Amino acid sequence: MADTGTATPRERYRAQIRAEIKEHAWQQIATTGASALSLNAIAKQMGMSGPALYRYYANRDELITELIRDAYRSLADTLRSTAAEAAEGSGEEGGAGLAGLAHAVRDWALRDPQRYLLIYGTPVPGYHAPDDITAISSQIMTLLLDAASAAPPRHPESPLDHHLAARRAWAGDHPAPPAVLHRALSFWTRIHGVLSLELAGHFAGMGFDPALLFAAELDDLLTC
Amino acid sequence: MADTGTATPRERYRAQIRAEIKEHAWQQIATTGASALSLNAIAKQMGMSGPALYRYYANRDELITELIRDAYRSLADTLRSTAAEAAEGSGEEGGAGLAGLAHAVRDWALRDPQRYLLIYGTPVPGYHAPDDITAISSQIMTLLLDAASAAPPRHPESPLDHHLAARRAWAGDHPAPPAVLHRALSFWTRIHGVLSLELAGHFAGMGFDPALLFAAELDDLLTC
DNA sequence: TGTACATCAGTGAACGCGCGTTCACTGATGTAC
DNA sequence: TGTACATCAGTGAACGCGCGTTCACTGATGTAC
Repeated sequence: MADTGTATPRERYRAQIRAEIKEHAWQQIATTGASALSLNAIAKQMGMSGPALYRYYANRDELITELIRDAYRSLADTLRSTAAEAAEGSGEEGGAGLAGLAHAVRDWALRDPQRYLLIYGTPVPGYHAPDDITAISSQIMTLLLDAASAAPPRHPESPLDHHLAARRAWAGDHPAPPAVLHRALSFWTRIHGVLSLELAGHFAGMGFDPALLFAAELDDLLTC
Repeated sequence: MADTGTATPRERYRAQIRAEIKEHAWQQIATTGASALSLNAIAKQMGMSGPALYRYYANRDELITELIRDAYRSLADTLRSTAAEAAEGSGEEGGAGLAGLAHAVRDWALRDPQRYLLIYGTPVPGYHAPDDITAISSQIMTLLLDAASAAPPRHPESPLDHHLAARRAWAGDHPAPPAVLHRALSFWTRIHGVLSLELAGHFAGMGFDPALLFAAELDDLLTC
């Protein structure tokens, strides 16, 4: 991934420290939340002085932006490889693709809840993501649309379908039929609904198994 | 609501200032997010010195807790009166109750997005709500269960239904049939899915009308 | 292989800031006789 | 109605803290001849 081939030792060192900083940042986010992320605290944890980090990130905002970028990229990569595996596997039957993506999203999110919440949770008011990040997030949308295309339509076309089709810029002008645009969007909102409540701890203490609820939602989504 | 009948002038004054503090707190949350809430900033905005607020709230945490409590209470009140109106209206047909609640939730949330996100968005790691708050949130669950009870079952009973019925403590031991427990839970997650993405701004710039997507989700939820 | 110079990682001191919170106080408001 | 006392809202000074960020610096690492 990183082209260590042409990199000088210094460049490799820099890349390593940058990675180490991000690791500690994630660790800190996991315990105190993203809004409390502190450069000084990270430095202390790494046994360095605070100002040292400014060799690696221009400021706090740049670090947070890179964390968000990494999160989107990681999710996009995960979904891409899941989709690729499903395509290679025995002839794709409709819906298997979406089911695979759904479980991939959940697994990815449970591995590090704060990472999911950083990109899909409550946003910091005033923060505006740079363009390249919205580009990655639309790659994710495209993966959903591809998988949704493989599944047969279950409903007659609705007014919303045409509303969506008439403004498909958000779908990167994906050539899917109107019902598929709707399907992908609905998939996204439903997965996010169960998953975000689980990650935010709203099911904690309720006694049932969130995995079963997730599976039921997914099943309903695919067969209905 | 507040029993101003027996209250002394001083008590009424105190109640008024407490309310004013909360108003400014909400205003501040709306612009900078809940985690950046600052007592000093509120005091300054009210033309008082910082320490003055300690006459009204023991500390920052107590204020935040009260904001959360108020948010839950307000939502519970809104849903309760919506349910009451629906019951008074022409003989309740199944599903009308849930549809009414869904729109009531959305209207309530759009009126002040940060208020919804404060209770259902990304939680502050480490914060644990006091018992009386979880009691209000389970009142909300009961309202959903009542409305879900009126709608006829659409699906054969699933394994999840029984899983939920076997541990219905989270439902306040509501005597609803298993399928209804599942229905209410699914209603909650689906409404939250569309709504939270809308409130978090994830649909912004996509060009379609979130209200239509919400309506379509609701329709699918009720008729399917 | 050795020397001279440039690059760059990291330090420590310092800046101004705003935070939550405490404390001793003033002055106004209410209460008791 | 008037006086004496208690209650309580709000102030200003002060505390320690951690934050982001800058700056001039040391010392190690790499580069050029």
